[in-house]
Amino acid sequence: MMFLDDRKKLILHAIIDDYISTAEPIGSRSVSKKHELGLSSATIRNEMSDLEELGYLIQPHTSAGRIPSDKGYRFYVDQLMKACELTVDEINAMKIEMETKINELSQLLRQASSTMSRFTKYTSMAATPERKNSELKAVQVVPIERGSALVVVVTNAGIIKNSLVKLPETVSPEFLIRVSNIFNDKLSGLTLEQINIMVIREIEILIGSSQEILMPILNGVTECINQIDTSEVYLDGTTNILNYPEFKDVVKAREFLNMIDTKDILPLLLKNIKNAGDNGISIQIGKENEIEEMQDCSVVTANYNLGGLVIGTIGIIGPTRMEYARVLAAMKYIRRKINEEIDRIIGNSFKDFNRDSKTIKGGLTDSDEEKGELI
Amino acid sequence: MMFLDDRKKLILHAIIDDYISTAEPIGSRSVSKKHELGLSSATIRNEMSDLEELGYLIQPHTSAGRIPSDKGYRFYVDQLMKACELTVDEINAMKIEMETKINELSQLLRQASSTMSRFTKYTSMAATPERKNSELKAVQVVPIERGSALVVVVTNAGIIKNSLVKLPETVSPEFLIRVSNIFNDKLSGLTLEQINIMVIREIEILIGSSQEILMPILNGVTECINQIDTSEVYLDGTTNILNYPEFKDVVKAREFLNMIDTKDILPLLLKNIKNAGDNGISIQIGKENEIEEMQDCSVVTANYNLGGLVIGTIGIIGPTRMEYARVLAAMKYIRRKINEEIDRIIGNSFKDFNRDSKTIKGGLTDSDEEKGELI
DNA sequence: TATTAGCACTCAATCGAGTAGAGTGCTAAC
DNA sequence: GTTAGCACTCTACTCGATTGAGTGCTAATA
Repeated sequence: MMFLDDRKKLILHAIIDDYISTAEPIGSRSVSKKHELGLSSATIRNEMSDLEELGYLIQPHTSAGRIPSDKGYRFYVDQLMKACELTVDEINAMKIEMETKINELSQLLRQASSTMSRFTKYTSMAATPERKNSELKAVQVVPIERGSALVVVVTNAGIIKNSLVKLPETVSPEFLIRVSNIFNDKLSGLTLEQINIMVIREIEILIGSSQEILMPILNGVTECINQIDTSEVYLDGTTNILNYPEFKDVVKAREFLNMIDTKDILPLLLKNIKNAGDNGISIQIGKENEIEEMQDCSVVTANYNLGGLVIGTIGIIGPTRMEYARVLAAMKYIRRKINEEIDRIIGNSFKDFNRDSKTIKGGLTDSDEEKGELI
Repeated sequence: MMFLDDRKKLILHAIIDDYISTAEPIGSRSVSKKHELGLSSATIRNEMSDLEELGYLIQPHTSAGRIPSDKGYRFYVDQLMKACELTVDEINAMKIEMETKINELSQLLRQASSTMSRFTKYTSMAATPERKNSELKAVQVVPIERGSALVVVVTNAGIIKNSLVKLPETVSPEFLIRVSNIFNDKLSGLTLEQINIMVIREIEILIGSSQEILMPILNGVTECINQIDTSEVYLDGTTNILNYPEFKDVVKAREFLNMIDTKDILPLLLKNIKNAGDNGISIQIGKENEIEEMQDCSVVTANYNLGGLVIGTIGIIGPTRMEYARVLAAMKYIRRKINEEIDRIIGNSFKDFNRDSKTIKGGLTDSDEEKGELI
């Protein structure tokens, strides 16, 4: 018997809902009482016994109620749960948070992460993906004072980095501007790998072979790119998990926090995300996650892209007993908001700065788009 | 009897040392056993009773040993504890961490904070002070692409910020360079307050009254300065406290972490620091701290200045039962290292980039300086 | 007079038996 | 197929007894 009949679904649904809100094993009696199914506890008991046999429920010990298994949650997420509607107040709160002045991609991700964690009360993370193929959009050398200059690099993904370099004191600001233009001309449009000895030689000739100017600046550029390509990870709401009974034991809490704190694991996690659904959001429940330390948790992530390129990921981590519907609703909203903001910041494909940009965005594969009315 | 005789000091010292390492109330018998004082437990009992009456010790309940009071720790820190010598390995580890390429003040503070927390196993924080009097050292407007430019601001304290602004598409890069120079000339040397309507009018006239160029750039400058003046706070090792028995209760741990997480409290804390000692380091023990939520903790902080201006603070927070000697030793080293790096980064008072710069720094008031041999 | 040995007393922490209660599985009746 | 009833299981909680570390006091000692 592969499929569950309607009654089993109903009962499973009830149990998971209850367990998500109470964190206590659910017994047959409480199901028959709280949800008007017109069934006695004994009947439900039989059904629950079946559900356990089928792997959707687990009994912590013989004389306890039952709790959902990973498989149970998966079924719940895929088939049972009904979409959570955010209230107007909730949406407004998020909207305001998300629209505080943001003018760089990393700020945007950080803000999104923060909003998510505050809203869901779980731990959130955000990361710019580690990619060695950032393309330079602009390179500028800005004189600061005699003997030092600032190298500023902007990529096609809207990330801005700078690096202070020392130069010989003899270099004049005017000369620096010429140098800056040469660098900008020669490097913009290239990726880091494409900056090879040929390009450098070319610049060297144009500048006039003054090594002690060329090298510091080139180092500055390289450092900026390294900063960009080294995936930045933001965390927020790490301590939220202390509010959940699954972490009431300090040892468990410490394990979780330590794991989260070794930030190495997060890019890995975000990279590990399987095929996001058609709405760009992916859910991993318990052992579905390959990372062992995370197998007591669930992870919901969303990717953001610009022109087919994934330029960021945001995710939330919580106990497997997670309010999936709510998290999903929030994630969808935030994802949409982020896309909007990315357009605004980077403004690559100059859509007009209007509310109803969706009429223009026709080509997008975003399945949510049809829903319309974006607040 | 205001002063403690030598024997009382000895006993108090022993008790605090033991308590710092065990976190268990210390009994008379264990003192007489572990430390060869040639005294019976009964004698020690009498002395401990005296020390309690004098306020240096506290008895959690009648049939327990005693633990140090805030006053006890204070006496310990001021008079009893002997300076902790860091091992060569320890110093090397910190040295390597601190010398990873750093080229901006905020990076430096973050790195220092991280090193401190990893070394001491307590929670560390670092902050750039909130000051409305940052002085602009350079302002530059850098063209990025048609329709957008980057405003870069550098302050006298070596902080660099940038802000992306939108400009009319009609503005040419060449014109922007002219504009940039005008801004730089007119604004550098000023503090934010000094940028008044007069200065703006002056710039406006020089540019040629094109409002739609002036305003975005001015907004960009303002935003950069706001970013600078809004004290940035870095935290590190927050979860370290979970390793200490005083936080074995999740509720306590949560309280602490939540308090720490509302970052508003940290600048307040760092501002609250009383007169730092002659070595620039301050210790606040328990209730000595005015902030109520912190009165179960001790806080050790150090300030860094550049030319008399405090440009940063770094601190560590831990239980009152803190390894003061060790923390102090580490803090001294890091403080010295930071001063060194600040010189290197900002290079205002161009000391040569040499190891033995101390011979040049003669004028410094740093009382540690005499110790010499900086690794 | 300062120190120490001895002893009664205190109190948190630990242990264990007993109990309560939530929940199941099974059986028999409907 | 559903339900009522009942015996059984197992955790969590309670509560008294016990343990043991530590104190304070007193009397003996150097």
